[in-house]
Amino acid sequence: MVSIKDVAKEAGVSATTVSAVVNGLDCVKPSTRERVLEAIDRLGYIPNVSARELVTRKKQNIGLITMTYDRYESRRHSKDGSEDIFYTEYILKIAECLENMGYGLLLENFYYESGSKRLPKFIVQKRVDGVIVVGSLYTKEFIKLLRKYIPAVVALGCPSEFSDYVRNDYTESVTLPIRYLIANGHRRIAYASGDPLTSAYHYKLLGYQMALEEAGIPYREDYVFESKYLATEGYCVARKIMELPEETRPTAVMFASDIIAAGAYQYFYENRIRIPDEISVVGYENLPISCLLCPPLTSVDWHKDRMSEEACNIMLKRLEKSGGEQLGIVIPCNIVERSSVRKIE
Amino acid sequence: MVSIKDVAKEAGVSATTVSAVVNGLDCVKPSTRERVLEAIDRLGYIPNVSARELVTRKKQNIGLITMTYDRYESRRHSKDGSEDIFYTEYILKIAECLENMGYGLLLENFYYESGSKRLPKFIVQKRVDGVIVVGSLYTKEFIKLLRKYIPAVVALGCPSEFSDYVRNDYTESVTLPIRYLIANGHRRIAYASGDPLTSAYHYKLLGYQMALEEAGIPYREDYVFESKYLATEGYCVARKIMELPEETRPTAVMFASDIIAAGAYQYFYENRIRIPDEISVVGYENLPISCLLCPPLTSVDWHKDRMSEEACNIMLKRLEKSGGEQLGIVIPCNIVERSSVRKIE
DNA sequence: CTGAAAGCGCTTACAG
DNA sequence: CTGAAAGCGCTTACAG
Repeated sequence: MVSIKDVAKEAGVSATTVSAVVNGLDCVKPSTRERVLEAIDRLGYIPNVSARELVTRKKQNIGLITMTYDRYESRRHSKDGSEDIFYTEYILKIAECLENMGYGLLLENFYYESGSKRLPKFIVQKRVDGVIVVGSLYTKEFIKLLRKYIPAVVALGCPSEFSDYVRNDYTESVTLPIRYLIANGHRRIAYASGDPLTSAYHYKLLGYQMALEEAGIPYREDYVFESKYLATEGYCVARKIMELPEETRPTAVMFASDIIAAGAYQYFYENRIRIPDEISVVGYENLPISCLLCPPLTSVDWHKDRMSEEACNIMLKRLEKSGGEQLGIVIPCNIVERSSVRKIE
Repeated sequence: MVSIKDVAKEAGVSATTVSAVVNGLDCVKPSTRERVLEAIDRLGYIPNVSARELVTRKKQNIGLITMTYDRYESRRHSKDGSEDIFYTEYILKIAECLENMGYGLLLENFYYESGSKRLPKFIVQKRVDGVIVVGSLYTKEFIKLLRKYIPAVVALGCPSEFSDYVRNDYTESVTLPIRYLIANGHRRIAYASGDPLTSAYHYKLLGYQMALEEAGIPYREDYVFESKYLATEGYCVARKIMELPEETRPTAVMFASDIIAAGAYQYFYENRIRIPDEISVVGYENLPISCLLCPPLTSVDWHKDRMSEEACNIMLKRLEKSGGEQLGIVIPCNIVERSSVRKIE
């Protein structure tokens, strides 16, 4: 193992000087800098990160916390395709951005029990300089708890009073597709609302209501269906909708996630109900599956790629300057039109 | 920041003793151990990992390398749902296992250029004790290169001469579903082979050929379709198959990945060709999407969960004992029957 | 522009 | 069973 001292000796300078050139300080005379660089190259010197971390107290690592519904049930959910699919779009992009910024990514799946003081291991052990929390399952108290231990936390995908955040406008993200359906002539529009335990639930429901109100369409409770973020629940919602009497049956449904919509597709398929001829459907999140469904599903795109990037940017800013005002950014959504909505004349 | 010295003082012992109890050495008298534990608790002492790493040279972190086709095109592919979906099933499971074993997970997406000496950053910087390489895009030379820098590498999902590995039997994984189709009365069976650049390609093709041979069905080259692991390519394969004259047209197709099959579903849907009535299809990998397709896709399950676990187990063993013989395990595949295959009487 | 020295917080022989 | 001491490989005032 070649150390800074070996390089110093080889270059005929002190460790202090080697350290200065390694860290790019500009107080080094070009000629000696050159000598040091050559010595580094000759010896194949690579700084020991642990030693550096020990003195600087920076880790050059960011933690990513993916939250899960339930510590033991997480796998069950993923079998249904929901969590895995949901997180993966963030994970790889964040890894990529962080790497470009010179940071590593530590991953931890975490189950938060309300009131518990338990924390992700990499935080307790101070292995990370900051942490990104992704998803919408976390609570205010959890974020608060986190911030007691680590100042740099950014919430990704959800509003967060107590930390920096990157999110979209949940309300608008539902108003948009409902308006779109209305513009396509639909007036009886059902809404599969997602999981009420999720912090986005109310914002999204509000978006549904607002869009209807704008258009002078009365809100009907029997058009709103609660459902977890599972395909199987979408299947049930579809059945309930089709069981409504034909004259009041919705002509379109908006699902609070593509994964729920996928379950509805199953029901429609089994019962030979053609989309969009007999019923129009709009999804949400623009998951990778949305373009694989038949017919391809029109969906609301969150721009998770961009959200991931912005989360990394904000993290970087926060790392440079802790304290100061809350940083946050709202990424606008938009509709990706595919083939699941019919225009009613 | 409370250090080991503070604890030592508080407990009236030396740092050596504190270190011993923290590390669970059994050379400490129970009564002093008790005193130390109390002091730790009172002070809220948490060992500094950097300091420990500096002296032990262990990081308690494992690196996960996800390989990508092309450094700049990775995102393009993921838009088609392939890479993201493929890796995510491993990632979260590995994170979970590693955590239970007391290790953290560092993630890096990596593009290997043949002949290049570039390595993932966390390896160069020695931030990890070992590394798991996932996917089937890596090459022998890459693994060899890796092992020069780090002894503990396990290849996950692919045969690997130069490292420990966890994989399935590629050949059998295709023989199995082809036999299944034959048992269901099919004799004209097409095969969408996946990407020839992939190291699994030949093994899988062999499996196809073997199953046919067993059944005395002649191998026909025009029933084999090369395709990248992309939905769009599956779409084309489906078209080509349906363009064959009806009397020699395959009654079933096996796709080398569910993602390719999903593209074929699109074509069949658009052309109102019912699965499995007019054509039977079998997928591969049992991706989360397979049960969301209409009709649900019969697929070959790799047991990625179990593979992930075994990869972590092997890593642990290797960390305990470097050198010695190669460790490897082959996980058997099985078919998950859903509704995409018709029985021909 | 450069270097000697102290110190970050641990672990590890070694002596007792 | 316990402790004093050295050392892991850096960075950081500070002095010159």
